[in-house]
Amino acid sequence: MKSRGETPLRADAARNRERVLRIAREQLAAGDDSLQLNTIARLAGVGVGTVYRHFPGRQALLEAVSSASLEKLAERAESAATGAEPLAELHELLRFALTRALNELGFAEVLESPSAADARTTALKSRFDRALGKLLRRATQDGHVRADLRASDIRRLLGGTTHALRCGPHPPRLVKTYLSTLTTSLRPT
Amino acid sequence: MKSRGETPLRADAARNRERVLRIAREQLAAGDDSLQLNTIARLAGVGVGTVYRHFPGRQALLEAVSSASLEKLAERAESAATGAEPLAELHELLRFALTRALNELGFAEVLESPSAADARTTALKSRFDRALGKLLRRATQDGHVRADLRASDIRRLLGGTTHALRCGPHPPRLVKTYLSTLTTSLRPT
Amino acid sequence: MKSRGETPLRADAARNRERVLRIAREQLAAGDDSLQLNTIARLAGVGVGTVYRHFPGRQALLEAVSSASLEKLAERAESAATGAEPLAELHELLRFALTRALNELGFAEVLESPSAADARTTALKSRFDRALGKLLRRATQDGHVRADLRASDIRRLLGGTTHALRCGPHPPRLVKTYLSTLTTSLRPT
Amino acid sequence: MKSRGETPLRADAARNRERVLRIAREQLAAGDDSLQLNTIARLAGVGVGTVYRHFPGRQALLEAVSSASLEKLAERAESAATGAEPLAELHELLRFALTRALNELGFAEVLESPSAADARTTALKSRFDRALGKLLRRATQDGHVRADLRASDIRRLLGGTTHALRCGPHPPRLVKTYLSTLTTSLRPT
DNA sequence: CATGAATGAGAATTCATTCAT
DNA sequence: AATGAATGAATTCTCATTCAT
Repeated sequence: MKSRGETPLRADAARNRERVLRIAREQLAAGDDSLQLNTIARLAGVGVGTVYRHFPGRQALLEAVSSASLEKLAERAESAATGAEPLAELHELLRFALTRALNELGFAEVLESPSAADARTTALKSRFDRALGKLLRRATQDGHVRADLRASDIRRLLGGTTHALRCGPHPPRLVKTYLSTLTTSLRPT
Repeated sequence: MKSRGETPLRADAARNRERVLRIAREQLAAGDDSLQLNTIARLAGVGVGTVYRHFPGRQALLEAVSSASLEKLAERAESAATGAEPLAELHELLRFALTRALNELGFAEVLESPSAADARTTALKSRFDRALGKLLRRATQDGHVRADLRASDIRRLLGGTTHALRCGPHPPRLVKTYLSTLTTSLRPT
Repeated sequence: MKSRGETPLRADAARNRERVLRIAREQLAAGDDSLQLNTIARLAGVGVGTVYRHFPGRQALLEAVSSASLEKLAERAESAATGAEPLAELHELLRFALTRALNELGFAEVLESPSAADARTTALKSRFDRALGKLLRRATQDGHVRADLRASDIRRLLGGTTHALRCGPHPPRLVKTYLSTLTTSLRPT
Repeated sequence: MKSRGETPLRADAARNRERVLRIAREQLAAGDDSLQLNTIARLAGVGVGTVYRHFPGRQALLEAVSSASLEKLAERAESAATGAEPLAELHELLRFALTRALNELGFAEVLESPSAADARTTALKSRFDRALGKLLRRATQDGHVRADLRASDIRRLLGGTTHALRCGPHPPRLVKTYLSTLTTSLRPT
């Protein structure tokens, strides 16, 4: 039994894993965030057991589906953290995150959750939080952002805005408006 | 068939209705927002059918439970709409609504929803929206609030803030902070 | 809601209950003691939910199926307890119990179990134990039975004998032999 | 294909076999007699396939785990068969067997079963049966034991006693008592 | 020989809603 | 009006066994 961080999957296992992920993404794209493992297994043409082997539950699958976006977001945050204009960077980061959260059902859930099923998710969120925290501090020192908000608060407030948009019609104009309220909401009082 | 505006209930029917509502409130207070009609019927000591007669589904029951708070909120909004200082009135109204939404599971759901199962709920929300709309206009004219927000947006943003608070720990300090971001978020850009 | 010990069932409910019990008995008679509620529901032509309403689990169903025999056994024990010849009564009681346990799959399980799912089962076992205890004391005083055995031990030893017979072929002759060893086993040393 | 009586195992195969057996024993010692081959494989750090290669099923594994005890028991029986006092030897043999059966989950199952998955088990049981049969005959001739019991019956009755003890609490005193009933049960009527 | 991914039937249980009583 | 029995699809998860690598 070889021990290493990332176990390389056997070719067929990797193929199945991808199939499941693809179907899961399709389900989410179709507006169904229940992610029933049985249904997904059937649609993916694999046994239920296979799905359970790769993803021990809905949450794990959700995190796997969102991991690419989460990583992308973390990268964005890291690059933003060192940008010349903290406030502008922060706004752009929020815009990016909100867009993703709106277009990828389930992403907000992962982002706002205080816990995670998979250690990799926790790690990615930490990366994001660290970078965002740095960005926040810089923006705060510039007097642009209130000082009592932590990275986790931003994640939660993002989730809140996503929720507000999702619970009714959300034409582009409204998305823009709510995003604007979100950025405004961070100003010092 | 008698003609009536508000259906007068037979004494025993009214008693049953109240029992069901009381139990539903208890369940919500206990942190269970699933509002399973079977369970509620059992706890209330009535048949499921009786619950269904009074409330044709979870949503209807939820709205009935929240109606008192919703009415209270509408009244507050109406009184706020004519207050001397629109902005202060608005803030106080938001504080009140958020507090209720946090303490009464299900209230935010009713408040933010674009639809309703019961006509009375729709009516109450309209009352609220009309009053809040008036207040918003006044605050906007004072230059305190951005002009592109309608009453329904405020309800949705309130729901968003509630969601953000509920998805993690929310000690009083955080509630205060998030409320503050909510009020700030309405400022013109 | 009327309160009483034995709720009388609605006619159709009673019919369903009986159907389920009949099928359960058939399954047991066919040598299947798994008593899968799904299967039983299907065979009985009722919904699974109906089975669960009447019997909240395998154990409850098993006890319901065995209750008639258990009651009969308790009655026998009560009558035996006052018989003229304690030892003969005891032997006959054991013979009766063993016969039942062999012919009714599941009965031994209920009889030997230290716990019960249904209060009625507990009550019946208590009745049996009291009567058997009395009989044991009388037989002990006559010097026919060792003094360190309680009624629950007899139930367990009966279960043991049943087990020994069931785990291999058990033609009538062997049943008789093992029953004989059981009665012999109670003698003082 | 090499011809062989006892298959000599390759060193690593032997090591794997031992690992699996060790884990299986641990599981049983921990009170889990389900012996799920997947679980055992994982705990042993080998693939399921490896477990299946060595032991084609739960029963085979169980027998392998119990084989040492079974052999020990056969030896005891053989030595007992030639002892000076058949009855005393028999009692001691029963005491030994019962103790093992109680302390080693699964041993009673192997002992009482009329069939076996592995030929070695069958052989060991035959050895035991032959020796015990001899002992029984001697004890019978002495008038201490009833004549209608065969070795297989003793195995079954032992299993019964084990079952009776296992289905409830079994403090040492009770073990002693039930063992006493077992030995008593063999007396001629 | 060893591996462990895959299988997929199957088991247990729940719950929203209907409708006969 | 009230009752609560019945429904049964739906959901979650397990595990013995096979077989491709």
